[in-house]
Amino acid sequence: MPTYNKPYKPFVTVDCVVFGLDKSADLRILLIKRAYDPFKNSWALPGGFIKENETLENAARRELEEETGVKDIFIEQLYTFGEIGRDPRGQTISVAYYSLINLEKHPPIAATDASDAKWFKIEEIPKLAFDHAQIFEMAIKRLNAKVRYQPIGFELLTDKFTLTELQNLYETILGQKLNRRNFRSKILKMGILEQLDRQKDVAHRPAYLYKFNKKKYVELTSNGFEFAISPPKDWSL
Amino acid sequence: MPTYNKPYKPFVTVDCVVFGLDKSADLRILLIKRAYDPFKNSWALPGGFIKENETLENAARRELEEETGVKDIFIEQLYTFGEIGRDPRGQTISVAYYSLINLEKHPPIAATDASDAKWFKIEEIPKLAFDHAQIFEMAIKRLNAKVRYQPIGFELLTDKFTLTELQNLYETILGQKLNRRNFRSKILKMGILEQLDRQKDVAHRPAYLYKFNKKKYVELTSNGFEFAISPPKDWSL
DNA sequence: TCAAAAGTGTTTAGTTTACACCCATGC
DNA sequence: GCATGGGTGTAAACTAAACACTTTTGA
Repeated sequence: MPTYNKPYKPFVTVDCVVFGLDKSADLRILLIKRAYDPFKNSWALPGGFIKENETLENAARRELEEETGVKDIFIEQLYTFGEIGRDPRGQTISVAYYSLINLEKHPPIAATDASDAKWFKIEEIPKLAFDHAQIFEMAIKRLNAKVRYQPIGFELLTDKFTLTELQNLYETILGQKLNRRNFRSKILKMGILEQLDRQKDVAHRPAYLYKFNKKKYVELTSNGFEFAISPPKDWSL
Repeated sequence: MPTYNKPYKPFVTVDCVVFGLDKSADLRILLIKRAYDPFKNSWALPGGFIKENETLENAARRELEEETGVKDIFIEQLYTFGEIGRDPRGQTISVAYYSLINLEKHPPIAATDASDAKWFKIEEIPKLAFDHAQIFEMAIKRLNAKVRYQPIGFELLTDKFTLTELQNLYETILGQKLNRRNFRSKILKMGILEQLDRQKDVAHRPAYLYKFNKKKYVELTSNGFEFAISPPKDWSL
């Protein structure tokens, strides 16, 4: 006799850890204030129950848009959480996604499900609902590891950026100062950046703007090139 | 009004991709022959529905033991699959785990749920039930990436092993021949192996046996050491 | 004595690191 | 003209790569 005749079903939710970078190169995360119990008025990751005939990724994108207005972004699965007791409503599996967006391009607006949505500096995150603090921890660890081996950092910047902006981004995510000359020569030698015109109207020597050449990156990668920004010992100060 | 009043619930299953290494350093994977519909008599990854008040990892361990007799092993979450239509019984989320075990120590025995369990060479995998082929693809990719940066390969070997066995393991997983002298000096220089006595009763010069010194590894890691077996260009032949 | 695998050292090439001064612009 | 961030080259230290012969054992 099949043991799966009437299988038990838990709840299934998705949660999104959305990272953004503000003008002063601070890393931020998008949180919503819960409108309903449980954890009413607590801050939480955007997310919610999946619907019938909805894929996990679609559910993540839908919840994110419903709760924060953010859409059309890079997202990637992070991990699935299923500890007993993590949700007071009953056994709940949560599939977490993380996402990197350019904060300027996506000002969040509080929408129907949530009473409020806000970008928090990662050093100033309030107490979170459910086990969302744990999910966040995992996301930041993953971001840190991933940024070294894949050029996902570019998602956080505007289309055109200066090398200093790029360096600030890496310093923020890696939590570590990098040497300017070494950073520049390393990243330029890769040949995945395209130089554009210079900055305008700045009160100092204008920097060249660059854009990420994705096509070139894909091409190089298929020829064995491996992206790596890894301060092996310390590129310190 | 809460939108999560009566949330929809999909099925939730776990599936396990279990890798093992046989005497001749072939990489193998543990499959079961399904005893019931759907996909009755097809080969599939060991797995099944989670139970009430069971964590995901516990479900994976339980199903694996029930179906194959394999237990007490290293397992790690791989990815969660939720495409629509991946299971004919209805919408089903599957949380996949992968696992590395020493094949000698764990001869699989077919247990209650499955009619049969068998180790397949990874080049000779039959057509699999559900989307298990896709799950397997993901697992092998992950294994390949992971083995370069974490010393998980040791899970596949017996407690004592020769450097040649270790090298064969890496060559198998990386799908690439490595230079013997460079491999040896690199791995020994790390200082995470402990030299033991020599092999006995072999018809050639007996090799030293080594064991992995996990304590030392943890200690070194916390001091910034990073394990890496990465043939940067080619350590070929 | 033969077959089979173990073991080893050095040179070369490439990469990473560390480091300090001049440049272009707006105010 | 001064404050601000942009831009650059090189030498030294390290790491990776390539390479071939001798050793030990059982049969």
